[in-house]
Amino acid sequence: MCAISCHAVDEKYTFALRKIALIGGMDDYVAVSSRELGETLEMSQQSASKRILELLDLNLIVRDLGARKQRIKLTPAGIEELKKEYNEYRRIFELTDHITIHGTVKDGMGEGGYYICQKGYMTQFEKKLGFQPYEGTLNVSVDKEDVGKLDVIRSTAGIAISGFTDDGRSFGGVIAYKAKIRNIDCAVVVPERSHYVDVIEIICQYHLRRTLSIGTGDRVDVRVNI
Amino acid sequence: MCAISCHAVDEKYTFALRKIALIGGMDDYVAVSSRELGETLEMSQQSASKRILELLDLNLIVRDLGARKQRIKLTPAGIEELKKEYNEYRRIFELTDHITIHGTVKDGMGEGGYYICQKGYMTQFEKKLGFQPYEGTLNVSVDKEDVGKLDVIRSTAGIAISGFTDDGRSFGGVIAYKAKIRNIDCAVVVPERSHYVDVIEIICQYHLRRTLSIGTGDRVDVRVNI
DNA sequence: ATTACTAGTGAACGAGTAT
DNA sequence: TATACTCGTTCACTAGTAA
Repeated sequence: MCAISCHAVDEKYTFALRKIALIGGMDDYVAVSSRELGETLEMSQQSASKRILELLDLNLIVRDLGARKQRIKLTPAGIEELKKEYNEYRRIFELTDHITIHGTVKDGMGEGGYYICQKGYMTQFEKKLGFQPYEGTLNVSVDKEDVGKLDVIRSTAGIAISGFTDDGRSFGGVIAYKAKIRNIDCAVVVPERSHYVDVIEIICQYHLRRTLSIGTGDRVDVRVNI
Repeated sequence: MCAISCHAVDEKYTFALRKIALIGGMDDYVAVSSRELGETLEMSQQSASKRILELLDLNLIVRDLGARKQRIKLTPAGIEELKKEYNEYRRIFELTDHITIHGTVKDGMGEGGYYICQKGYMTQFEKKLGFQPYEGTLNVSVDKEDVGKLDVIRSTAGIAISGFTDDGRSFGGVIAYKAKIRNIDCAVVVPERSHYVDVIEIICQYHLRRTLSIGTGDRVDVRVNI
């Protein structure tokens, strides 16, 4: 889960990171003096200066110390820390018992579809999901704004489908999340590994395209239970 | 904006509130000993006990100090503090330059429609929005899960439309946010005062129901610029 | 078991100042 | 102007312990 350090970053650091992000330090370098940062953090110039040095030391920000004013920017690690807190808030405020993913039906059965239809997976789906899946997945391209919701879903337990080896070929574990599309029971399946995908694969007892009369390019709302 | 205190609540308190919310302290009382809380907050039992007393003193939580174990719950003020931070994160992660509000077309022209069509507003709309609005608003009932996005939109500047007095009757200021529905320019208008609504009113140069062939109950995505 | 008081310690902070 | 060092104070934390 965490390559270098497993300890959570102290709250005072994420607080500073958040304020830096709010003034634009996520996308690019932002010019901010230690005095200005001190004002937003409600502390002295000296303490803000120290905080910047600490954040640099923790590799949470990088700095371009110019002649007049320093410019700082969050590192990927710094952004990751903020994302963790953001996801905690999403779990607090967004999650009743489901998350709705908005997206568009995507072409054909992707690469994933081939894997998912392996017998080693299918028998587990039937046992753990309570329905025998139609052989084939519906691929939904997730709206850009909803891609972050996948992180939140992934942070919940889900239904573990074990990996297996068949004919000398190894298939990794996947996680299934029970879901509904237009009130029809289905499940979103994601590989145990792999991150940052914007396409989800959905399995269902029925042939979803036929049953719901949907085709490539149509918009769908996937209601995922959590 | 803030009735009692205008100072931001210290980070260490929102940190504790967040962790309490995560173990279920938002909806109802949750049983948690000071030792357990200390573990989640990464501090001693004694410090956690003190933190609880401080949060009680700040009216951010309430407690039911039973014989065996205390049970604590966030107060509305405590939830409000968390919401502030949540909205900061939304501004960081969700906002590129727009927010999409999902909703359903609602019946008729609500009460608000009458106000909005006053000449005192209409002339300002024309000048500040760049189009002469059709006389009438489209009411959209916002999906429950998207109601929070309205807070985020409200936290941005928008286009201020001043209040006025006409025929002895006073009309309050409203704020307009430029938006698009299916690529047609429009604007979401909200009263300067008032909070927690789940219906938004949309003005547009055209009669939206006719132009887009939409009617009551149809789903629409409103893309609001921020 | 709990919760929470008191006392002692160390870290975080700001003022002054060097660069 | 900047940033950032040293140093003295304060205050938040923990340990021990009472209730």
